Amino acid sequence: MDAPEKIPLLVVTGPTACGKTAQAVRLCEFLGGEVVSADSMQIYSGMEIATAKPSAEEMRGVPHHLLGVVPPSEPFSVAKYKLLADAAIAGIYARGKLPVLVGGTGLYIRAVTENLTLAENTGDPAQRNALAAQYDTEGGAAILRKLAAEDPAAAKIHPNDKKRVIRAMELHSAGCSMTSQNENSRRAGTQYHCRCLLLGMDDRALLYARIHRRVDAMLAAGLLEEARTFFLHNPGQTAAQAIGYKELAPHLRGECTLQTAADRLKTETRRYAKRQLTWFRIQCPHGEQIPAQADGWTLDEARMHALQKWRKNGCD
RNA sequence: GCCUCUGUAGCUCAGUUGGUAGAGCAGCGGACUGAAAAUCCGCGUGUCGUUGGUUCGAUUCCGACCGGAGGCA
Repeated sequence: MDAPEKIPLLVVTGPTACGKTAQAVRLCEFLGGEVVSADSMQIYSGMEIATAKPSAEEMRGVPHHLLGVVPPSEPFSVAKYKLLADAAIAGIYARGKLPVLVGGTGLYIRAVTENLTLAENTGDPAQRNALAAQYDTEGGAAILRKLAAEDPAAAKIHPNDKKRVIRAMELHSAGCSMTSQNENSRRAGTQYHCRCLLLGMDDRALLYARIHRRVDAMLAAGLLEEARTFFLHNPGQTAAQAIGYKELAPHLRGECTLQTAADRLKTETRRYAKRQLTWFRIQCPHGEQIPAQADGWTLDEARMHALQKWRKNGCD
């Protein structure tokens, strides 16, 4: 009996502004691939400038999946992403193309590469609000103490981490524990044969310089106007968490200068990149780090050909 | 030119009645299983402007000098 065939999956990831898009498009052109976006904000429609969504010109005819497929007004989650990504990857593979997972949202990438099973939805916004109120009155420490005996995974949550405490409460009230959820999610085993490329890991000064340049470019491209329009139509949605909108909001309300807001935006983008670096460094120990060139992270010819060989040999 | 204020962490500033100093922000490190561009945890990184003096000991007191701000001319 042959083992079930594993689907090859090339992953291209790294912190924001490291040049993932350009390298992924090059790879797809060279290897016959299609891009599956792994980005929690590019998944939303609109928001082109703020999320640095690749333009038609940047895509150079390479098909891209999961860009702008959800309206910003709609709640979204890793679980939904995982289903969409699996479907997109399966379709690409069926067409004889190489699926290339590209993006900076570590949790989304993990859900796919580790094939986490996140099946049934538990919890709705109203319930979440009620649990948040309970958190505020009882305090995280007291709540966690009650959960701890039956749920070692929940016991490890920090009491101040409101979001995760609420999530543990949500699971508990659904008759499930965070511990069993974690265990059940891993039972399937991965159906992918992954190879992971990491960009932007080795030169923080260069990364930060690229971030600053990109923020300036976004502002020049009309980010402020995009933010104004966004808030007009999407008050208080998840998508409003996007870096680029929430930092500009104080200026749009007349509370600070554009300069101050722009500096804040650069700072927040740097901090985001730093969190991503921590995640990838710890979570992707087997990733191939692409070394920095003078102006960015470009795959050299030798690596391109090595990847081509890998693809031709059945990705082993 | 004279007078006053001022100089402490990358930035904005506290403080030490003389025993080599601490907040916020930035920065750095970490966590992460259904909001993840989110959420949370940890860590001061310093010639206390320079140089003399007083003192057991000076970032602190005194003088000079240098830099900054204001006032009078």
